[in-house]
Amino acid sequence: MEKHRSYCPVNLTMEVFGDKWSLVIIRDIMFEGKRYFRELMQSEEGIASNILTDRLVMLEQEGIISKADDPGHKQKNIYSLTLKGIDLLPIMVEIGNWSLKHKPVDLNKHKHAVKLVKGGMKLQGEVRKALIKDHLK
Amino acid sequence: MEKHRSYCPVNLTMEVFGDKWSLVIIRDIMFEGKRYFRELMQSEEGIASNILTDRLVMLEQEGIISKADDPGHKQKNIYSLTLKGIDLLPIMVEIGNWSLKHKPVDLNKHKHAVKLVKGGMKLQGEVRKALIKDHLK
DNA sequence: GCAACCAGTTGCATTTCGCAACTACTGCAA
DNA sequence: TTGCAGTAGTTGCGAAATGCAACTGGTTGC
Repeated sequence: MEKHRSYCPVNLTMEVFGDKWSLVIIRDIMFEGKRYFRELMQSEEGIASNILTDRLVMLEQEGIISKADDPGHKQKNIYSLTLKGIDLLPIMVEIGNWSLKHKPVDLNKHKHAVKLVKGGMKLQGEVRKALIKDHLK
Repeated sequence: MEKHRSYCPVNLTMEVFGDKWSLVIIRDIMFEGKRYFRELMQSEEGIASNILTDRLVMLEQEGIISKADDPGHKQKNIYSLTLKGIDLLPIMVEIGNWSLKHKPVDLNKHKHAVKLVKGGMKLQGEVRKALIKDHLK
């Protein structure tokens, strides 16, 4: 059996993110600072726990996030972005850009998205640095 | 019933493109110059005709593509990108960028993707101009 | 000890997806 | 005018994904 439908960049990306939840989870880890299962459960959109479990497993297998024990709480897991995950930042920014232009975004609720889109490469670089600091080892 | 799960830019975008095919179809229209149903059927990944129909209807309702009669053939439809669709170009480029770095892209088959990613803003601007010329009105 | 919290798991109904076959119409050539 | 290839889909149905609610087994704090 074949591993991929094709080896086109767009297709390979959609094989990973071609569902309604994966990128929303990445958003919460990347921009909302969420690092625990329970935090991710409280997404604005209301994800179900089994779907969240599935996606976290998939994203970890893809090497986009990593999972570690919380030293202060045996049962808690900390989810972090890998470099591969952090590298999704430019895609997120362009999605924000497109969405702000063409979709009915709630500007009051998502001021940080507006800021990031308007902030240009300089702000994006700063955000990237902060993510590397918080998520990589 | 609510129209959207939330009015976050990422979520609004995933409500449209959160499936395995929509962006692959856009890719074929945008980069492969495909404009007819039959051409789109021959995607490398092998889309089924009913899925293609569904997605084309959805993308048209979303205002991302438009559908027009072929003047030379009563039964043929020409699919074009709208400005909203053309504005997906930066997202495509960033997806290419990420994929080239982190996924097993077939570099020989997708040289034009490499070129577009390496070409920077200048080439992207040229491609955008060409798309506007070919697809709008 | 015990209630609240933690990360899931399970079962089941609903929805979506995907494949193969089929339809209805058009243009072309004999 | 008749057949045939080409056009954009539609239909039926089994498989997979999704969503909801309840449940599990362990941990932490009081």
